[in-house]
Amino acid sequence: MQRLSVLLPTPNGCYDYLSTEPLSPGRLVQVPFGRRQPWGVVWNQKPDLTVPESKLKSIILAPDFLPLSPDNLTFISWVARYTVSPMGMVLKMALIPDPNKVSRHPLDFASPNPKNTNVTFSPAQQVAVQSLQQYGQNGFDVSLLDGVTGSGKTEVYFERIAQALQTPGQILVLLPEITLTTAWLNRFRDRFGVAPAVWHSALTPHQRRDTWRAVLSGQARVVVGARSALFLPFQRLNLIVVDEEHDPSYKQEDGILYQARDMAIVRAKLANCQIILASATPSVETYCNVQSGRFHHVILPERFAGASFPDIQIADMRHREKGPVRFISSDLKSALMENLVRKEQSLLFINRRGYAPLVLCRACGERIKCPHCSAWLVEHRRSGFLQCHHCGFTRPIPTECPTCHEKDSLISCGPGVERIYEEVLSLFPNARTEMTSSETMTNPKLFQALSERILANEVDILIGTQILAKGHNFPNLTLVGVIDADMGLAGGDLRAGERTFQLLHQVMGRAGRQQKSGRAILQSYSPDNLIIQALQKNDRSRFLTEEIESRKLLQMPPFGRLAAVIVSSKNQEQAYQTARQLARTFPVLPTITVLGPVAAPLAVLRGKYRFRLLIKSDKATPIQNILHTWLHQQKIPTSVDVRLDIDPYSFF
DNA sequence: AGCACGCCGACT
DNA sequence: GTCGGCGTGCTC
Repeated sequence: MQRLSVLLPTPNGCYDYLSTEPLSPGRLVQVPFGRRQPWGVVWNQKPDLTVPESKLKSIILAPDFLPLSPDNLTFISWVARYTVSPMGMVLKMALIPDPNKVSRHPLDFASPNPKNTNVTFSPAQQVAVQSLQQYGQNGFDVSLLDGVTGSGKTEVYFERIAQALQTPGQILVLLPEITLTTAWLNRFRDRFGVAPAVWHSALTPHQRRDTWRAVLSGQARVVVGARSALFLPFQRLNLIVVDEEHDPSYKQEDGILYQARDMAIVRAKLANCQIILASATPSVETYCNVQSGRFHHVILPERFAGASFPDIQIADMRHREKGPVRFISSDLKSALMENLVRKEQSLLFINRRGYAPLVLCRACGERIKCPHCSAWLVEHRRSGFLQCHHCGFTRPIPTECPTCHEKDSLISCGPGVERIYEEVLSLFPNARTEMTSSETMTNPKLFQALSERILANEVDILIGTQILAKGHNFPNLTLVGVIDADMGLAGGDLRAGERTFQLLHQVMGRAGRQQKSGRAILQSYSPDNLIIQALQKNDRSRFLTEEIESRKLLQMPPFGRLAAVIVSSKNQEQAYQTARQLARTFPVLPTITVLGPVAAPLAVLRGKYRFRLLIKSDKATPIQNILHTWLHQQKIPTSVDVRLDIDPYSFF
């Protein structure tokens, strides 16, 4: 009998167990734990001899799976240390329920065929492929594959995947969840003959288990997944690709808070393999790493077949015409009209679901709020409900003011997709108009069907939210109108400008993927804003230079470091007092500034009161160690939840 | 994290 | 009288 340390998916981490046979670190085991029997992993640390032998129980089961490879274990502890969260909670992301349950109809994971192609590359692509191949020879290496939409980035990294397939090892492609579509998978299948293994939140338990095991056994050669695929038990990683590396959805915002792009780089380093970050609008962080020479820069300068970025015009919304409320300016209206006459397609982009973001009472001034959050309820006229976009609360649209009970006194403020749709219908009753949002596009088939109708020229005007920013190339789409270009700039958080630039650049690119000349109109209330100006001039480097300068000046990431402390409780006083205590006890150090506590911008969320501290430090300070030591000295009431967000993206 | 136990408030 | 809220403590 011997003692083993086993990491369990609990906050406390490792527990000791007895085993009749020696089990190497990484072995999956099922153990008795209280009245449950969780799965855990034999850990690479010494057993804790202070625990008396009499307390120890025996391992129930150690099935004959391959053990998790050492770099998986290192990765788990690395992420735990970086995010200042318990190792067991990180392990939880790497495990699945019932790993040894037998599947009735096991899934097939055929190996992709690297030679299933007759693709020809442009000279620029050729150069890119060669550079990436060269950089990939020496183990760990990071490259930014930088090219506008339509420059053929995907073909280039597909080629690199094909090369990597010729040597042993696995390949991971990370995509933002929204990009992981049938269209992308079809492209992969066309290139490699079979579908890749996929990993995302919508898998069934059966698919999840089979895929997880195929990754562990090494049978799945190429895995395409959303950010959580990073924690799959790869035996030996050979290449990682992070597509749309700038996408803010790589930041996980609940549970363990981590930046999947950054963690992917760490995983590549531990696996000693190449990683390719692809983007048309690289993040400030990545661009800085390129400038400093830490990352290689592989550029695809051209669009295919002479396609060009659209001409961009700003519609100044500060001088709005008199008359009834309109959200479509006369400039945009006439552009839409011209496009209808030319029988070309137009896209109107508004990044807001529903009909109106706010409903207020004309009689008493009441603004209808969510009972659980400090947020307005959004009017969804099609479904007949008011909805909270933060917690999901809904109520039917009232006919009278809920506060003063005045009849017919409620008015809708501001635009959402539904309202723009309504306005387009009234402006162009004969146009064939379609509206899309995450609510109408509930499954990939609907999106596919819409794409086909657009390609068949059965749609004249398309109105939609972010869901339209990515995806298919529509050759007859020649006009993009952005209803509210300033929307994302409000709030003034660190990455507001960056996000707006990336999103709008991508949306406007929808109008430039064809030989016909495209056109985009940005409706803005702040046409002099730097971001709006950079967008209009299609001047990415100006935007990046200015953004990097200002971050450097303010010592913001990546030149300084940020950590947020979020304190929440159903009891407002308790939350506030805890936050005060935390701020008071934070060690005073010359390189660290503690800001707050302040009520979070969304002060109440799901019925919990929230306060925030912001910890700002220079680059060299080992902030995680300090945070860890400090937090573990605190006595926190159990009714209060304290969480750390290292490198926060959201300031809510 | 789960899951028990245990102690007080308002309802079939 | 019990049902059920959440505070406290424990799991090798």
